[in-house]
Amino acid sequence: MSTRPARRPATAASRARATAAVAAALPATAVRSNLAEQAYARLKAEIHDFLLVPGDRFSEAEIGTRLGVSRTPVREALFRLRNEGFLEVESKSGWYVRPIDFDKLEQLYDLRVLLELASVAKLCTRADDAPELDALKKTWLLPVAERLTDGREVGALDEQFHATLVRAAGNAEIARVHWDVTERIRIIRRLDFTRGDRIDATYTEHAKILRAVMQRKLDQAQLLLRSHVEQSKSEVRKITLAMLQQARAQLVR
Amino acid sequence: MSTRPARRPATAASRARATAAVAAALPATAVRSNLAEQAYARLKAEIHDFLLVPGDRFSEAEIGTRLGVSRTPVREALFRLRNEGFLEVESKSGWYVRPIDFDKLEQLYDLRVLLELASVAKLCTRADDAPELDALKKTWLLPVAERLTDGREVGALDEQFHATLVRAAGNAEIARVHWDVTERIRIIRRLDFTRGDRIDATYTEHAKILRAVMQRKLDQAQLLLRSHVEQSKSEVRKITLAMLQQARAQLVR
DNA sequence: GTATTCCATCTTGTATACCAATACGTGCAC
DNA sequence: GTGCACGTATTGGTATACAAGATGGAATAC
Repeated sequence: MSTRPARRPATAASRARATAAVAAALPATAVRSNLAEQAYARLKAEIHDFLLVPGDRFSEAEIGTRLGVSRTPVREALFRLRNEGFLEVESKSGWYVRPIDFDKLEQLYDLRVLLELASVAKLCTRADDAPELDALKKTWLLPVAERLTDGREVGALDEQFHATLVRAAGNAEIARVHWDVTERIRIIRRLDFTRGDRIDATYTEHAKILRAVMQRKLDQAQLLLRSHVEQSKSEVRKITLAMLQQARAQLVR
Repeated sequence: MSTRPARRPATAASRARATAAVAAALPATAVRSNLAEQAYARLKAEIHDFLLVPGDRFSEAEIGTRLGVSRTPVREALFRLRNEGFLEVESKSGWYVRPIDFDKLEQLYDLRVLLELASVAKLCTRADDAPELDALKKTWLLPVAERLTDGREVGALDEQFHATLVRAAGNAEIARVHWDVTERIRIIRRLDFTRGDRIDATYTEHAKILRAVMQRKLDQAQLLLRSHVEQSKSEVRKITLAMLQQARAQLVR
């Protein structure tokens, strides 16, 4: 089996969708005065939003026209996304979005668990609560009535919950690596927040973990955290399988 | 205190040294037909060899002339090195080698310990020895008389020892992160192999760790590994302190 | 002597044009 | 259907140009 994805050019429709969505998201990223940086952020967002789907092929000129910039900043953005594992280039042929590698995702989940367990261990040996945890308490220790229900919002908060736990443990390099992992699993992790019961579960599990950490119950906190992430991992696997079948169906049609 | 390093342009002497050393090292890296890739490898080697020292400032054109390529591949290499934390750019002003951040290095060492301990744990739960360990046995379980003594060689072997342990544990993503850490601490880790007694210690400690893993003595293996790396960490700290004072003395002179 | 201002120069960020090498699709011959 | 030739698209790299802004030093003011 070739590693080369099937030729599937981005459709005019997907391109239109992409342009519209990016225009809406632009104000948030446009603060940086750097065209390459903007192109990078926009392309990454398009990948995470499935506007650029794995296997899509495109050329540098195409992206340049669509984003309204020249090849120079586009190439810079593309190379960066390639180094981060999102894109791949074939010389003299073109660029494409890397296919989802489920083995790699599982390994990233395991790395994530490792980093988060170590962080919790660090937090549980502290005398006082890390100040970073205050924001988490406000977000996750809420009456059920005040919980958010929008999957997208809760998904972003979920990322922040785990990233904050790691950051609070005090090792900035571990936090950086953990954030890289977060960005690389985001594309499928988001699918986990399309179901209401998973959102509820996220709230109750985060609350339990937080309380265990606050009470310095290390073993319990680690057990809860591990099963929380493993659950997400296996849920994601199921959802992604369905997604794959759907994608295949569309191709066959 | 400003984060901006003092202006210290690369001297003509250091540039000459760099060019010569790189020419010698070129055959190893020139296999890749990509100018940007070559530039990247050469610049990274120069940084690791202290031919480009932290604080050195330079321009894209300067590098291009020195390496004999145009700005395009140079910029690609520089941006990649920036993303990896080796360089920094100031708009309209120039590039410089990032100063050594000792706190960050200590955090990287802690991350390294974390990853290696987890890998050893994985290895100790396997029934059979991972095949990757065979090469390690050949290299480290040697009669004293057959040991290598060149610090540079042993340093490279040391990197391989730890990287192989992690790779053998089977998680390629963890191995990738661990290798990134290796590359980022290389600049000071090398200083640890300038002393004969540290080279000897490396041999005996690696042998002990390897034997513990082969006998599935997890606790012992982890204890040995942790103290081995921590030793390296503290040794490096001492050596680097001396190095700093020397660098400061040169500045004051 | 010291502080300030001004100006020439340098550097990045970006655009543009151009070229070589090559991958690819298409149509044609068979 | 199969193989082949050819035109086209695409990356990788070079060169050039220019705007905006940083820098450093000279000239000036005090």
